[in-house]
Amino acid sequence: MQDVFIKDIEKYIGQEVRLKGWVRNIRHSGKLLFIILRDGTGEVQTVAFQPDLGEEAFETAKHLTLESSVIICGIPKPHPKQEGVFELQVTKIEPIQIADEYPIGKKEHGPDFLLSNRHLWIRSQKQWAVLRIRHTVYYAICNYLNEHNFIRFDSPILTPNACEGTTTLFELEYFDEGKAYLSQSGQLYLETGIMSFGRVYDFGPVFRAERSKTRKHLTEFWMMDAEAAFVEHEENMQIQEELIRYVIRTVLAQCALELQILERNTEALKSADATFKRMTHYEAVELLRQKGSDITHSKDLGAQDEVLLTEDSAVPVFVERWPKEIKAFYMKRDPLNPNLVLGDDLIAPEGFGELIGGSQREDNYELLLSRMQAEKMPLEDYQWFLDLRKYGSVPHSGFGIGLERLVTWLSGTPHIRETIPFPRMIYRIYP
RNA sequence: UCCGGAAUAGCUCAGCGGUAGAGCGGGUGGCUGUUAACCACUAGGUCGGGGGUUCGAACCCCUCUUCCGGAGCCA
Repeated sequence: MQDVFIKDIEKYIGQEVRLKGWVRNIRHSGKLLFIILRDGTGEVQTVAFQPDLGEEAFETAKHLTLESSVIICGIPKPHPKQEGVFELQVTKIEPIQIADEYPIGKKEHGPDFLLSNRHLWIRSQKQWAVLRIRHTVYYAICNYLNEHNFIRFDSPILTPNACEGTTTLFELEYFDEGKAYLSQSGQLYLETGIMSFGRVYDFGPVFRAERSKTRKHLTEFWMMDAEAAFVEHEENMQIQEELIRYVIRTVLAQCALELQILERNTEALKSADATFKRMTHYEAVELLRQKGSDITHSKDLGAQDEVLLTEDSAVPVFVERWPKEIKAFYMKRDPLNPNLVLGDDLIAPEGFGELIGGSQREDNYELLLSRMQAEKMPLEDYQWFLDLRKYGSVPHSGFGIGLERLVTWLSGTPHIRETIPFPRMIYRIYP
């Protein structure tokens, strides 16, 4: 008898097969027993009839509990009531382990309880769907970059100092070398890579010890940083746009079932795959003030501003050319206006907020040095970074994507904590 | 860190000054097509901790703890 995955079951109509999985739900009605079985690839209703199974086996099967592991043999056939759906006519049920009373019931639960049971919650249908979309987004990003001459160049997680001095870092003792920190971005290291490979990216966990407590923040999240030599501001935004649109198309093509389970509005996603809007920070502020925001030209966008800015837009919006005071030291000065830098933020529509932060980098040694001095950065820790401007400096640009932010938007998940297997937040480290 | 809110059965919640409740989940029984199945019976509680007001507190007040939502910061 052949072992098959549930997703392939319709290829075996009328032929006895063996499924291995877990009991999602169980019901019985006299001599009939319905077990909803899931195996990681999908789920299927199995139907057992007492005379087919024998009285003893039937009684045993009736006492299977939610999430018990089980091997079920049977014959796939069309569902008598549902068009295009298949079920399994059971010939044999072999329990592997009878599960204890399962904590996650069939009615709704609160977030605290679910997060405390995250190790079990991931079995639920919606969590399964979100995490499969995460998998698809991850590979889509890598595929795009691999096909566009980017080389994977992993940056270190243990670092001697901050990449951007403003945010809080997780600190630890590093033998006799003093303090070390968990990386909050691999970007500066990536800039070394482009001088060897031209285009590079990294993809891994980064850490922010900010006491952020919103639906958009995790203390540990996965970030893809890309960096490219000889790419200037305009081309940088083109790459970001192409990449995001490629990811949208891939998710729509490969995750139809997952999006359906999550009740994601796929029309909104389809219409986001069109030319992105662009505006300068100055233009964005003008527009926002018309809409009633109290933002000024020297301020960063607030959460409400990001919503206002995209409320009439089906596509993501680039905000570019920012005041240098509110952006990082490494961003290149705008040749048209020395008070601005060539940075861009990409804001997703539907109120989801920032997806990408990118910029052309300052490639002039003197300008970079003076900017670092102005920010009172410890220059001795950054000699290697400054060296890049002394040995064959070139114009270059890069950007970073928060994987979970992107997955949150694409999947339509209300909170970022569901888009990573084990979320780390300021009040939660278990499980 | 700041501003709101919540904590009652394993879970989700109702009860808001006078004997602690429901649905789900568990157990037992019934039913040959169920779809978060249904029906009957059944077990299950120091009402988050501490203090106070009151004849009487799950309920009112103070305090602590834990969590949730939002802001700022950012991806």
